[in-house]
Formats: sequence, structure tokens, C-alpha cells
Amino acid sequence: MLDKKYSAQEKEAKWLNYWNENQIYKFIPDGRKVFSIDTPPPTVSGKIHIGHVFSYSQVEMISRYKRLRGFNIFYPFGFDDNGLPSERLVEKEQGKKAHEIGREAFSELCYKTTEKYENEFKTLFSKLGVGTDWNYAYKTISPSTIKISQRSFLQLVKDGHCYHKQSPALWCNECLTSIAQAELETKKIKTTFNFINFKTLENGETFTIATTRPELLPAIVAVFVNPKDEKHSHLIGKKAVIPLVDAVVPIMADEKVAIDKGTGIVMCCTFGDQTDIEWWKKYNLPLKNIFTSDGKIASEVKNYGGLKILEARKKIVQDLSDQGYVVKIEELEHEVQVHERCGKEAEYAVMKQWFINIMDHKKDFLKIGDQIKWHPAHMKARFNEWVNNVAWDWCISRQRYFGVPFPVWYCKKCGEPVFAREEDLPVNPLTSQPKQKCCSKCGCKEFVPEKDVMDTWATSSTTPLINMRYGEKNSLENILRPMTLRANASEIIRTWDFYTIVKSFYHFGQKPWENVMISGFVMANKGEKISKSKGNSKNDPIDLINEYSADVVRYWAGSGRLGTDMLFSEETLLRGRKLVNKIWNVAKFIEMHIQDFKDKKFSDYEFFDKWALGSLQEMEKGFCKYLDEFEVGLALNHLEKYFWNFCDNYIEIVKHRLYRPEEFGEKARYSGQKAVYTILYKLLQDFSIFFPFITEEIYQELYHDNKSIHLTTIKPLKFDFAKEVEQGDKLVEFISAVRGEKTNHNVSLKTTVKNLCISGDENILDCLQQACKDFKATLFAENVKTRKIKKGGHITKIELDLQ
RNA sequence: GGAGGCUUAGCUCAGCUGGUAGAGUACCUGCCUUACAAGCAGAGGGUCAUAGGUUCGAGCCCUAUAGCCUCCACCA
Repeated sequence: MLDKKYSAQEKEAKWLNYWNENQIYKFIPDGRKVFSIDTPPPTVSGKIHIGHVFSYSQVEMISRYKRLRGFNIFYPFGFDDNGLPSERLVEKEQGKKAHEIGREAFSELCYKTTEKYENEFKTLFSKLGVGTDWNYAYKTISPSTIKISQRSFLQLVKDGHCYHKQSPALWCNECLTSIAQAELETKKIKTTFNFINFKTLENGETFTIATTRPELLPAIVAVFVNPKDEKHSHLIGKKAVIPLVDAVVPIMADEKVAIDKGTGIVMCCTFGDQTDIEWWKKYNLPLKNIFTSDGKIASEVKNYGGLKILEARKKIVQDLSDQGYVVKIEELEHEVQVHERCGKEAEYAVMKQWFINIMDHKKDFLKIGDQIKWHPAHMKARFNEWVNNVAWDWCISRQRYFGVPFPVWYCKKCGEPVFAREEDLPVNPLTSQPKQKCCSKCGCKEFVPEKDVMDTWATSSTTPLINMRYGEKNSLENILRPMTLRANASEIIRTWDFYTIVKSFYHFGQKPWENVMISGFVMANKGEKISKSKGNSKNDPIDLINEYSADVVRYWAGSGRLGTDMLFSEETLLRGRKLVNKIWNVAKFIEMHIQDFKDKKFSDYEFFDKWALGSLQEMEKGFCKYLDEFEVGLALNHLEKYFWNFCDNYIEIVKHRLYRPEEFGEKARYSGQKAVYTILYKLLQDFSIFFPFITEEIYQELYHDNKSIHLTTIKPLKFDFAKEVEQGDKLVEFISAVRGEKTNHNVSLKTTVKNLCISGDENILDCLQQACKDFKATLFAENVKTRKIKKGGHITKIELDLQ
């Protein structure tokens, strides 16, 4: 028997345990069609917030739906624990920088810390009822992942898509590492626009350049003006004398100079921005590297060496001003590129790094984007936009400690890279040596290890490879290529989705997945994203689960449209709580009435039973349609609407028959029993996608024809009750009108209706006649008189017994 | 500046290939009805952002405008 009150705390713990012990979500390749999900390994960055629950729940619900539709679900969970986010977390907790702790000790701390937080994540996702096979869980820093990531790297090198090159790269002098374009964010800052006078070498003509970065004066390698700029074009071909610095540089022409920006004359430094790099390459300009890797001016720069960038800026402006070079200084607010992990302005550094070729294959990436179904469809635009605008090859070198090592050494003599052999993976070049001699002619046996580690994304872009155990003996490549579904939030389309597509293209020349589903964000307040760094989430998910139950929290997470941002809403939780409670109560009611029920072949249903079954059939069609489009929230809404109608109307109608067979007959009671038995079963299945716990509890108590409700399959109903659905809705409208009349008279709904007169067409009167007993019992009506009209139907008289 | 999205009841949001505006919630009014008061029944509440256009007919399609949001670019 179901308990009088449902205790979520107790039951949820019980079923979690049961699912675990019985390995309900275990993935075993069998003959069935596989539905595979590539879900984001959360970055282990400390704080878990409600946004995590939101985006992970929706995919999880899809996995449950597909399982109910008979698919074999491959749905592993992962943790992205390598890389900068973990390092920063440790640095923050330790109050020390990585280099102060030392490479090995620091890595050790990273392992420990990420493990601690991973357990917290795991606890949360388990408590939420996430139906994943933990046997397939992966970590991006585990030896098996390192192996696959290194294998991927070596393959790309072999195929010529990955190269080692001295090149300017984005540099963060807070994190002391190079970074990729995708790791940049923009930030508004206040700065000054400095108008500085230069002179030509030839005739000493004065011209003015406006710059926000006067500290780059020693790094100027050229001055540019637009050839169409009538005011300044005469300068082209002359030479410019740089103030304060004893240097003379050419004045050159380039169309890219905006005539109306600043003074229309630009200084080109190595490097201040991307245009500088472009010009540097295009015109083969010399290199003047004036920054050190930790954000200072190089010591060889006269007067300013050793100063931090901002100090140098201040001093140079002061010196320029003292010597009369400054025309004016304007206040300026503009946006700069900062590193997303630390918020510090990105600089450029020139060093030898590993790059993955992006620029040569943009068209291929776009093509793959076209081959993937995006949900919602407009999210593809974000991908296209990014691919079209990406300006750099992907730099995957990071001058950090906690990451996947490059399986590379360099020959001490000739500097040539030597790569690890496939059979030796995974390797750490810092603690091992190559087994072969230097490949090139020198034959040297001494090697310098590559100290850099790979960018986090270089590894997380291989999640499909990790999932399929790429290149391993037990590879699942034949069933996971491509995977069925990738799910993530919109912010990582440009990183995770993009890079995964890049790798999939290089490895297989193929799309990595059939579908991508993009979720929105949870907003803390209107227009304010919940973010880990801001700590503006008021609601700890564990607290919410304890207060409302996992099922109810899932209700909140499952509402809302795909790809649309959502506000955190207590109201939605309350609504979910009511719904879950209602499911419990109606199940109790049905349980009470099916004690003596025996399932047998039966098709001679009462009218309203046909109505309820037919409506369910219709509802389920729409329900599945939404879920096939990954619209979890709309499906839930649709189901919920049917469910309340079922409770408030159908149960109210059928209960009289169930209670009083002596009055209605055993057959009519059986018809009702069979209907509620069938409908509840299906409702539990449908709801189990969202509420895995309470539905399991009811299912096990009432049905129990399988090990778990989550292993059952949804079988579509095949009734032909369209007429009953249509006319039944009208009869319910009559019922509603009579109830309204009673309420208007402030009397109980049990008040007797002495006379009820209805005019209606042939169809509706026919149905009314079939349903007459139920209809009268529901309304407590003594007499129902009908009159035939040509079309439609309405009540003409309601006479209540108001005594 | 580029791309995309949003604007519908006090609030949170649905609204399918154009056909008389929907839900939940809040507020108000009734009702202890043999599953449920965490319930049931009902009432009020909307120039569908604005202005044009297409159409017999527009919340929906087209154009422009405004406000908000997200991503990207903009460092001279």
C-alpha cells in the first residue's frame, strides 16, 4: 500500500540505492539501437550552483525518454579537472602561486583538490537522480584520458594539422601562460587616449598619433596612414622619428587605417593588437619584443626596463609631457580583451608553441556545422559566426603544470622534436626519455622535454574519442561514431562544440554528433547571469533538494524552453511540489480501486473512459513530438495539462462508478478500473522522465512488471476514439458550466440539480445518452432533458435544489 | 559595429503550417466533495513593445523603430 503521505527524503534515498544495486542505468552493448550522449564534463571550479542542475537535467530527461522509447542509452558522465581552472582553484585555496609551490607538489594538490570537488559534484548529480552509468565516467586528467589526448595530438601532428612554430600568441601575464582566442572575454575599462607628436626624419614635419598604449613606444616598428587620407598621404614613404626612443621607422600605407579614428595615423608595435600582427606579417616588419612574460618591460629597454606595464605607461606619458610631445590627453572608456579565467588584460608574446591549424579548414567546419541538427535551430548561427570570425590557428600550448603533457622531447643538438611512440602512451616527458634516437641526421641521444602542457580544450574536445575509447582494444567506435547528441549551454559553442568539430573533422572527416542541444542560462536576477566567480546564486542545489525533493527540483529544471534563459523561480518549485503531491494522491485513489482488478482483454469501454483514453493517446503524440525535438519543458507542460484535466474531470466522473458497482453495474466498474489502471501506468512512464523517484515508488507498489519503471517501454495507444474525445470535451464543458452555477450560488458542488436542459446536435446528444449515468452522477442531477438542434450544443436551464 | 534572441494578464511564461487571446501564480469569492485544503469550483485582469505593410483575416508573415538580453568584434 502507498503511504498516506509521500516522504521524499526517505524514498529518494531508497530508490537511489536500488538503482545502484541493480545497475538500472548500466550500458551494455546489445543488439538495440544506441542513443549516445556527449554531455559536458563540468569544470571542477569549486562552487556548484543551480545553473549546473538546470542544464544537466534537461539532457538527462532526454536520456530517460529515449530509454523509454527502447533505445540503449550510452550516457556517461565526466569531469574536466585538468588545466587552468583547477590550477586557479588550488592557487586560491592555498593563497600561493603555482611556481611558489613547485611543479610536483602543485600537481599533487591539484589532484587532491579536484577529487574532493568531484565527489561533491557526484553527490549532487546522484541525488538529483541523474541516470548515468558511472562505470563509463571519465576524468580529463586520468591516465587513460591522457593517453587518448596524446594519441589525438600525435595523429594530428602526423597528418600535418598540428605544428610547432615561433609565433605571436595571446599571453596572460597573470596566469603566465599563452591562451587561445576562445578564452578571451571583453571588459569595459577606463583609460586615456594620448595624443603624441612625432616628427618626420626628412623635414621635421610634426604629426600626431593618438594611442591608448604609449608604453609601446619602444616597440614601434612602423607608422601607418590610409593612402586615401588626403591630409596625411604625403607622409607615406617618409620616416618617422619616435620621441623618447632613439628610433626611426618607416611611414607606410595601409587601407585598414581608419581615417576618422584618432588622428588617422597609427603606430604599429610588436605587439599591441591583432592588426599589429597582421601588418607585421604582411610587410615583414622587424620584431621588437619589449615585454617580459610576467608583464614587465624588458630590462634592455632604456629608462623603462623592469617597470610594470602600467608603471611604464605612466612614466612615459610623464616624460613625453615634460618634453612637450603631448598635445592632449582624453578620457576614454573602451572594451579590452581579458583572459576569462582571471580578468587580466591579454598581451601578446612571441614564442615557440604548438598550434592546430584552423584557418585552412574553416569551410569544412562550416560544412560539418550544416550537417548537424541544432536545437534550437538558430544556435547554429552562433557557431557560424564564430567560425567566420576566428582569426588564429588554435594555440594549444600552455606554460602551466596541471594538464595533459605533450608527448614530445627536443633534440639537444638540432632542436628537432621527437615524438613518443604509440605503444609508450601515456608519457610524461619530464620523467621519461624517448626510446629512440633523434630522428634527423644528427643521431643525438640527449633530449630536452617539452615542459608545456596542453590547453584544457585540447583534451575536452576529444570527449567523443574518450567515450569511444579511441584507438583502444575495447573501442566502441563502431557504435559511437558519430554520437547521437551533444548537449551544452550556449556559451561554449565557440569552444567545446567548435573544437570538438575540429578534431572530429581531422580524425574522421565527419561530424562528431547528429544533434546538438543548447540550453539557456539561469539568471540570478533579470539580466544577471549566475556565475561561479560572482557567487550570486542564492540557492544551493543541495539545500533545494533537501527542502523540495529531487523530483521537484527537477521539475523546475525541466521547465522552460530550450535555449532560452530562465530566472530562478521559487514559484515554479511550488508548482512542482503541488504536481508531485497530486500524482501521489491520485495514485492512492487508483490503488484503492484496483485491488480486485485483473487485467484481461476488454474493449467495451464506457463513454468517458474512451474519452480519457483517447485524450491520453492524443496527448502522448504531442508529448513525444516535443521530446523528439528535445523540448523537455514543452513536453512537460503538455503532459501536465492533460494530467490536471484527468484528475479534476475524469476522476470526478469515474469515481461514482468505482465506488458504487451496485448502482452502475460491475461491467461499468471494470471499464473504469481498466481505464484508470492503463492511464496511470502510462502517466507514470511519462512522468518518470521528470520525476524518476516518485513514479518508481508508485510503479513498484502498483504494477511492478519490470525491475524498474525506467526499464519499461512506452507503447503507443492505438484506439479510435476521436469522436469521444471531441464530444467528451463538450460534455465536460457542460459539467463545468453547472459547477459554475453552483459556485455562483455559493453552494456545495454536491447540491442536487433538479432539472438540467440541454440543446444539442445529434452527435452530442448521442454521446450524452451513452454517458448519461456518469454525467448525472457527476453533477448530482436528477433530471436531464434534451432538445435536438441542428448544430452545436449549450445548456438552456439549470435548476438547483437550493433548499 | 557584426550575429542571434526576447518584448503577450500584476508576476513567471506557453501560444503548432496565419482563423474570436492561454496556463501557472498572485489577488478576490465560494465549497471540509468517502485521493488530495500542498485540495476543489468560480470571478476579475490583455491596444499581444511601437508604427507601417501583405492578407478576406496578423500575437504569428514582411519592413522600420524603441527597450532589454546573449555571443562576437572594436585596444591606433
